[in-house]
Amino acid sequence: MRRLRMMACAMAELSKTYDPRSVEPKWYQQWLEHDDFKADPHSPKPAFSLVIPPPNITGVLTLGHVLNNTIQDILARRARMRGCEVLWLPGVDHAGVATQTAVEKFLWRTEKTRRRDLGREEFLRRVVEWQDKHGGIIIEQLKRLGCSCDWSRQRYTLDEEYVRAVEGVFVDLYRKGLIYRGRRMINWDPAAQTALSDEEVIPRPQKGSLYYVRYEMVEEPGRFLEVATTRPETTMADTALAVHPNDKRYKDLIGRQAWRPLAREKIPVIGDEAIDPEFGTGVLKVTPAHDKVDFEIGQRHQLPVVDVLHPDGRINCRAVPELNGLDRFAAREKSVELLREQGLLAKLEAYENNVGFSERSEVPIEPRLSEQWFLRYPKTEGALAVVRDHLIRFFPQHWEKVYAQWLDHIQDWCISRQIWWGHRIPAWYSTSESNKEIYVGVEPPPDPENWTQDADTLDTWFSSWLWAYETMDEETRKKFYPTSVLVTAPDIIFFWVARMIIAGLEFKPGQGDRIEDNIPFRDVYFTGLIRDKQGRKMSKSLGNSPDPVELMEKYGADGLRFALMRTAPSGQDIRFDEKQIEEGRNFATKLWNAARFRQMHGPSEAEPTIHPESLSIYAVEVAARLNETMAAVEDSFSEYNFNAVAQRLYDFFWNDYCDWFVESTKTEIFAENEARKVSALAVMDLVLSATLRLLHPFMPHITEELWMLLGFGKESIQFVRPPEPVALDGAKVADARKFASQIYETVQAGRNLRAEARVPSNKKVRFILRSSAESIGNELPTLARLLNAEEVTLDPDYKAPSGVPVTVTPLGEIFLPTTVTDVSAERDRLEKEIGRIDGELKTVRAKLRSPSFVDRAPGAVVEEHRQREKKFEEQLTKLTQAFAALE
RNA sequence: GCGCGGUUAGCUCAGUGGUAGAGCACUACCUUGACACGGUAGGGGUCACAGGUUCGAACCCUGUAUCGCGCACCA
Repeated sequence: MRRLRMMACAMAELSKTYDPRSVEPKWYQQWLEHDDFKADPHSPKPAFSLVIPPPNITGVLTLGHVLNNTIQDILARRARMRGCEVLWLPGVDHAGVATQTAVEKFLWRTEKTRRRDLGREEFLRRVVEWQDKHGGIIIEQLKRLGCSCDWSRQRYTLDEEYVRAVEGVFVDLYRKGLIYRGRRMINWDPAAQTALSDEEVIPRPQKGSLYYVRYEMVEEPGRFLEVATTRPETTMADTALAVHPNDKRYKDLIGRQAWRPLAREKIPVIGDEAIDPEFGTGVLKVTPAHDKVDFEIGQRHQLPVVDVLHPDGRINCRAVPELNGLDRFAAREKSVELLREQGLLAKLEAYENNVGFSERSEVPIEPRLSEQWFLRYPKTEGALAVVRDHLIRFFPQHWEKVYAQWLDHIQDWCISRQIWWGHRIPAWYSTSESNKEIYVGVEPPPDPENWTQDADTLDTWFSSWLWAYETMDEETRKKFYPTSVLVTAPDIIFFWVARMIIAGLEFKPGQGDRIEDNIPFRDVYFTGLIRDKQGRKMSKSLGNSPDPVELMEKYGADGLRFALMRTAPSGQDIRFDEKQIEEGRNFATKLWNAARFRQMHGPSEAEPTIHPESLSIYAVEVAARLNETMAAVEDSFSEYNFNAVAQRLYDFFWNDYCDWFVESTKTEIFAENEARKVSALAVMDLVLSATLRLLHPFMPHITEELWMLLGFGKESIQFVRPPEPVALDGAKVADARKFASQIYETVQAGRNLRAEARVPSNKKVRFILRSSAESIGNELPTLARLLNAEEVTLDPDYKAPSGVPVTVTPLGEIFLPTTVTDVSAERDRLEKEIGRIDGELKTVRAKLRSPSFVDRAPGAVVEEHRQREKKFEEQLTKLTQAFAALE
């Protein structure tokens, strides 16, 4: 379907300043009303699809989101322009722990109630209430940014069908024997009071102490074994001391007993290979309940497991009333005190070690023995292979290694969470004591009164890993799965990217059985992380994260988008600086004003007619550069080098078009010759039309506005084909371009001369160009304009009086005779210039004199050097003559 | 300990074998018929360091330093 627009304001005059705050929402509204972002699964066009990394439902937009979603929007809009049927599928994530914690905090703050006071049902009702109030904010913010998602397909990880799919996958994997329930050491978050996966634990170096505790030997009172520990508060849970079996110092003690100093009891001394004799005293206190390694040692030696911690991290040990009920960190202090009083603390030294912190609640996790559900990952080999063999391509490629490393060391995934907000585990336990059976199914058991459902929910990522296809119905999937590209930050490469690949391979949601039909995406683009000016991560607690909505109000969504893309993502981390956003806004203004200038000279042609043979040299130059720009942009896009694309467009438009083409073409615009004026305006239309289209993916609003205002089409720019290269008259292009660049170089030389001679910019002066090139005649008015000269006179036989400032240009020497400067100053200036050229010449000649260079360097390179040598020689001759004339 | 990435102008960063770049900041001049969110000109860099390969290295190789990240260890 063609999308026709009213030419509402094609002729309206452009206001003096661009106001993104009114323009941007206006167009977004229109796009929505026209269903421009809607994906049609029946379209005959080729498909291009991506799924949004679903933000947390209660989250607010961060700069990270802006970066990530701008890239996705650029890809989506570019694909639409290139004639693809585009599906950008949006949605939000219920974010189990994050959301539940937020609501719990809110309830505590406002009502001083805890979730357990409310009960499961009531608490969940409150979460939904909260979600309805705060959810969707981020969606509105994404719309403000201009994201072209198909909002009619917005999904939620707690949508009814999605929930069934998640449960279905659980049941399926359970039946395959890949999901199992077991009592194992897991990472326990005492603040959130739930188990976590290994990926949710972040090691952080912590300054603490290493305590040397003395354990008295039972059989030899007075003999002590010293043990170095960082956790004296778990002493009561020690069930053995361990040494390396070959450690000569302690070998004889293996099999004997020692007194546990807190909750005094006899514990055995055992030998185990896991002990490093070099560490501390070479003796380890084995606390199977509170350490992963200790647990394994305990297993090997059938040691009892004594748990002395409550789930919230307080000590649970009636045998030591001084510690019982204390928080683990308070208990550490207290236990040290107790040991010291008994003379059992030998010494204490400062020590730094890595402690695992909960990613969410930012408290140290506790290794804890617990009954949980686990997944043994399927298809890990396949997941490695599809990336290794580039069925899935990573950009930047080096992430392949990180990905492979994780898959190589993959551990079973603890998928159950002791929180209420999320997908409830579809497992039921018999109420009768004798029946140990577990019922697992999407439907509750047929006789529900005899069963109780597992109280836990699933890790949020256990639902996210299906996101690439469970968000699509059968029809949509047929057209749009596998998706074209995934855009995400590298910090969730394990959490999400790897697991999605595994899910795709395991559940085969694609149309065929082949691997390439079932991978979730073809390309993965990893963005950089946005940091603050000091290089720190953006975080709420540091308060260093600027509000993107404020930035959009200040600089426009387009300005923010363009600026971020121009400086940001080569896959490197990004230091955020508001100055850069200002530049984006400035570029939008430049674009606006350039369009305004064009519009002042009459209506634009939607399809400007270009006659290559009648183009001015400036037009040929700008058209040729436009062609080069388009080719470069194409290249950069294929490598996802967004910053290169943005920078290239910026340079082309600002320098090549505005600074050079428009300025030099003003001669024709303001001249009487109608034909030449029309030709010049047509070239402007050509460049503006092309530039708007090239920029549209980056700056959708302003380009749409200008597209309509200039009247380039009745159709929204979103669906207009990208510009084609300008057809130029091949034979003449090289000559025209050479001449144009000679003119430009002459202009720069003249301007420099003027500045050196300290002539104010606004003072009209006369230049004399000594040149025998006749073709210059026609270009003298343009030269004069660009030099802000009253006149530039061509005089092949000009004899300059002594002291007239002069410089050499590719077209001859240019003089500034109206300003006779001090002869000695002029001499200094020329000397400096001669010195510079002489230096250049020496460098080039040295190279050309080296036989190895001339013989072995490519011919074109050598030729280039010869040209330069010639050029410098000529310049030097002329400068020397000018210098001599001074005497 | 293993792996990955960075180190280029005062700042933020481009630049994968052939004359070191951009924007900002700085200096000077300028409100010149689109734009001061602008124009023109200018100053400023032993491309972290040391070796090597090459006619030629910011770029390729080896090593060192340093910053950041991931994994492992973490009594």
